[in-house]
Amino acid sequence: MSTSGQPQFRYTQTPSKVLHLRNLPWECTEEELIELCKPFGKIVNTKCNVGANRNQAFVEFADLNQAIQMVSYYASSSEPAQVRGKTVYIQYSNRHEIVNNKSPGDVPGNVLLVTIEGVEAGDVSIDVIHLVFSAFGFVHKIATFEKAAGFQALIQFTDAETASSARVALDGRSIPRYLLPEHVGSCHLRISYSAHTDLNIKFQSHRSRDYTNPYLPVNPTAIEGPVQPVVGPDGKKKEPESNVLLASIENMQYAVTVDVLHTVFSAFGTVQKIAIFEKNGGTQALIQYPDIATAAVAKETLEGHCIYDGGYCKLHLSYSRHTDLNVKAYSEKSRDYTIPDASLLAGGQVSAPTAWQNPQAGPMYPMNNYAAGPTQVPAGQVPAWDPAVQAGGPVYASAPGTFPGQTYSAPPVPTYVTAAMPVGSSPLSQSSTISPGVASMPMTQTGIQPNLRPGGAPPVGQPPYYGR
DNA sequence: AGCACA
Repeated sequence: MSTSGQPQFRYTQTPSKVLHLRNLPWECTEEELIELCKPFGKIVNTKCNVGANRNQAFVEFADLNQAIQMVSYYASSSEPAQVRGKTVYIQYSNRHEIVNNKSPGDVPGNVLLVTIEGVEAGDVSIDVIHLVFSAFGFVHKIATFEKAAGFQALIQFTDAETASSARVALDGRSIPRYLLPEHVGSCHLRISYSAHTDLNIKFQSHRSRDYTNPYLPVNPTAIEGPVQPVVGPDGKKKEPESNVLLASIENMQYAVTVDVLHTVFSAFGTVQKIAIFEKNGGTQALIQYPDIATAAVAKETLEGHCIYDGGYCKLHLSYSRHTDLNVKAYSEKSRDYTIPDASLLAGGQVSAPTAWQNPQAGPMYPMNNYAAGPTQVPAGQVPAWDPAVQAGGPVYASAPGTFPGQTYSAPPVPTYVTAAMPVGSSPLSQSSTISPGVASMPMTQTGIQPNLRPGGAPPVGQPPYYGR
């Protein structure tokens, strides 16, 4: 029902020091907004790129009279308010202050987040980006990456002022055609501020540059430039080999933790880093080895095999484009085993040591996810084919407080695997289930009560019900 | 061209 007899445009009736602007170009920046409004008074807050079309904005003056001045001026002016040639319509807002201004990308900083629309990563070289943005000041660092939003670049300037000048000048503009491959159509730049202040560039490569450090090593796998598909002898495209494997985990009925993956992939050599993440509704993991050879063996051996019996947690492996993962040293979803343990233990930030360091340690996993086993190592946490765990004895042979392969020069294969698996034998060749060194583990027979068990300890070899 | 955010 009609709530009042007011006309439809009642918003225009009540002056407010907040003005509502519409029909703005979607590229309109805060700076342009301020340019338009500041002749009328002091602006204390703005909010731009509002609405589904990002073509509305709010401006808050310090004083109500200043807002009235602006509205009155344009009400009687023969020249309408304009931004980038578009007529801007100005009214009093129905609110009297701007709240929650500034999405993170609007908070000025010295690092810009640039989204290059309508292109693929290979279309715009980092040199072109550098060229374009260097026009505004010294570009310290550039990192490029592909996300759901498209091809993006982080560009680090000396200060927020320089970054801002680049943003004002380039946001919504296009990279000149002559700098782009012919097949590229439009390529608009969408620019916001990054929350970063100093990018962590590890290598000079086709994806990232540090112009402040010419001696930074060149990433050997990245030097070749934009992903050139390697063509195998059969003429088919082959993904370039890498020391980092990308594992997609299919049919993941059970928890696959960092520890589980570490155990599985350590059978082939030192695992340096692990990261687990969700992608396209599935679970994937990146596993980093020191070298390609180790990764290759792991990939060949594990491909298509299952972590757990019964076809659960089937692994599909490919080479990642990464060569060095940047992961949190110790988190639910990632682990960096190359961090010296001293920092881990001394730091006090880490809630618990890993299981193999101290099997007697208290609960270290979210116990709501796991049925506690008879030992302090939760059943299912370490895949049950690990004979040492089954035996209930000391689980790992690593020296206390050291990480395998890190502080001592033992063979790259963890002891428990070496002992169980004859060198040269392929651990998984006999079975579709990963069970190195145990030809036929007494695992649950396929198809028997895999997981839907209310209560009770899981059968040996069976991970606990996930999601209880 | 018509009022944000969470």
